Amino acid sequence: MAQDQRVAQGRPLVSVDTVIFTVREARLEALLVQRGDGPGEPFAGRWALPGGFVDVVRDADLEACARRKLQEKTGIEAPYLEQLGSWGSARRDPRGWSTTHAYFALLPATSLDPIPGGHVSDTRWQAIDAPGPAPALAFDHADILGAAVRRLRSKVEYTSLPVYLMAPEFTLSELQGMYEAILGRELEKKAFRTRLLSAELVQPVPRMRGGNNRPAQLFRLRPRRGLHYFARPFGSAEPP
Amino acid sequence: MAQDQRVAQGRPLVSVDTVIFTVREARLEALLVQRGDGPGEPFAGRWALPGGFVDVVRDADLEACARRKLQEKTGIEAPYLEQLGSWGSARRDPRGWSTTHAYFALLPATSLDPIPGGHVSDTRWQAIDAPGPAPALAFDHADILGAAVRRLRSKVEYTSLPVYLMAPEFTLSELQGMYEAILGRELEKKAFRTRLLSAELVQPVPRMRGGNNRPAQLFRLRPRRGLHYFARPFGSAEPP
DNA sequence: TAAATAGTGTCTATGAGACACTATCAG
DNA sequence: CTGATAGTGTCTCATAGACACTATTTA
Repeated sequence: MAQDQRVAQGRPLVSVDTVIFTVREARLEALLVQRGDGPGEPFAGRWALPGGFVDVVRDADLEACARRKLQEKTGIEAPYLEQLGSWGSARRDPRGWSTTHAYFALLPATSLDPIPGGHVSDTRWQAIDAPGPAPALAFDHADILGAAVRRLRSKVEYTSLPVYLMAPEFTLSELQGMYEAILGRELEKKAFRTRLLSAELVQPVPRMRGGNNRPAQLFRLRPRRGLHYFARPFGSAEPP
Repeated sequence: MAQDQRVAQGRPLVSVDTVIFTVREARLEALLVQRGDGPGEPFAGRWALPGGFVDVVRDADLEACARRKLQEKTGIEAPYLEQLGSWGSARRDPRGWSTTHAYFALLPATSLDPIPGGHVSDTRWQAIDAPGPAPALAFDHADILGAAVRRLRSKVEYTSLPVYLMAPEFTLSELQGMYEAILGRELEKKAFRTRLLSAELVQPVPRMRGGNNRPAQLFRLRPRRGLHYFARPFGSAEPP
C-alpha cells in the first residue's frame, strides 16, 4: 500500500555536509575533500564538501552527525557551528532522491593542525574569490558553498561572528582585519572600534602585542557572551 | 513495521512540515492539523503542523513538496515561503530515525476560504500567544513552531515581511497594525511611515479607504520588489 | 459642533562615517 | 629623526523616536 511505498522503498538518501571556513593570510577559505572512486560512488575524483550519510546507529541527531564529521576531518571542536539549510531533490545525486542538511562552521586558523593543503592529501583549503577557475564541485555543492558564503558575509555585516575565527587573544586591528578579509572591503577604524567596545563583547587582558611600532592592546572574548547583533550593518552593503 | 524498517537500508524517514501563518483580527495564528489514527500512526488525535513524507515520485524537490502540501491544506499559493531549517534525530518519531525539513509560509487572511477553525474539522487556526494552555503538539512540532515564531518576529523587526500578509490594497495604518500584531508592541507612527515610504516598497493607488473619519490613502506593493531589509530594526528589541 | 483616524512639522538623541590628529614603539 | 601602526577628537549627516500639531471625514 501507499504507506509501505513511502516508509520502506521510497525513502530518500539523507546526508549532512558542512562548510568549514577559516581565514588564513587574510583570505577566506573553505575545506574541500576529494571524493574516492569506490564502486557506485558518483563524482569520483571531484572535490566536494566534507560530509556523508547519516549513520542511524552512531548519530543521535543531525548536529551530532555534523560534529562527528567535523571531528573526523579536522580533529577539533568548532567554536561556531550553525545550520545553513537543507537541499533535496530527485536529481542532485545519481543514486536517487537525495537530501542533505548543510551546516557551516568557523575555525580559527591558529587552531588548525599541520595544515592540509599543500602536499599530497585528499583535503584542501580552497580560497573563496580566488582568481582563476574554481574547481567544479560534486553534487550541488557549489550551490551550498555559495549559500554559505552569502550567509557568512551577510551575518558578518551586522554580527560579531568573526570573533569565532580569532585566536584566544587578539588586537582590535586584527579583528578589524578579519572583518575586512571576509567582507572584501575596508572598514573605518574609529567606527569599528567604537562599535566593538560599546558592545562589551571583548575585554582587555594585561598584555600588549609588540612589533616595530606602537604596541597594541590585546583582548579576549568575554565569557558567556553569545553572538552579538549590532543595531546597524557595517558600512554600505546590501543584506541578503 | 519492523520488516519495513529493515527493507529501508537504514535510511531515515524524510518529511516536510510547514508553519503557515496568518493574522486575523490582529492576532498571529498558525494552521494546525489533527492527526488521524490509522494503524501504526503515532500521535493519533494530536495536533500537528501540516506536512508529511516526501513523495519521491511526485515531488521534484523539497520546496515543491512544501508547496504541494500547502496547496492541499489551503487551496492557495502562498505569496511567501521560505525554508526555516531542518530537524532530525533518532527519537523525534517512534517509527525510527526521522528528519523533517521545515518551511514557513505567510498567507493574507483575506485570501483564505470559508476559514477552517470554528466548526468540525481536522484543521484549525491556533493563535500564537493565546491565553490559556496551548495544545500539546505531536513530534517536536512545538519546537519547530517556536522557531518559526522567533524567525518571523526577528525578520519583521528589520524587513518588509508583513506586506505578504496584506490584502492587495491597504493603508499604511493597516500595515502598521500588521507589524504591531506580529511584534506584540506598538510602533511610532511617524517613524513607521517615513521608513516605509522611503523604502519605495509601496505605491499609492488612486483610491481611498473611507470610514467614519478622514479617508486613508490606499497603497499596493510595487511590482518586482522583493523582501526589503531596513538599515535598522524597529524600536527597541533584541534580534534573535 | 465632537469624535476619530490620517497624516505632518519639528526637535532631540544616537551613532556611523570621514578624517585629521596624537601616541608609542623599533631602528 | 623616520616609518609604521595604535588609538583619539571632533565634525557632519542620516534617521529613529517623541510628540504635538493640522487635516478630513461622519454623525
